Amino acid sequence: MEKGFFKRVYEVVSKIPTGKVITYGQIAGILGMAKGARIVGYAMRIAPDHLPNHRVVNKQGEMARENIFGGEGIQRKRLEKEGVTFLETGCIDMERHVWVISEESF
DNA sequence: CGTCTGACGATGC
DNA sequence: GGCATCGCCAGAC
Repeated sequence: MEKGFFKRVYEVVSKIPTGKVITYGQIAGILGMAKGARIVGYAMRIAPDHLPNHRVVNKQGEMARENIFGGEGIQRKRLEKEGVTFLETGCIDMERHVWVISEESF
């Protein structure tokens, strides 16, 4: 699957530690495309199943359409299982769980 | 090579 | 806080 960009996106996603989340914009920034959040989103849309794509959320800490993962609340359920906490608003507690990349060796 | 498309983001109302 | 618009750029066709 030599999708160039997409492949790199998948690389980053696969490195997300359990209990952490990352935003599309962050991934884009890591890959050198600060404005490429949409590309990342598109990449996730066709992402292979084996990726922990449920750890990729938008900047508001909200998850993508819940039915994308095969059912309503599936993504949230999986995240909670990994120790991710949610706010009263139903959004992920980004301040606590946003993944800060230690090294940009991509 | 032209167009359309988006799991986004920032801005403005 | 919710909704509309614009910008953004790699793929698919």
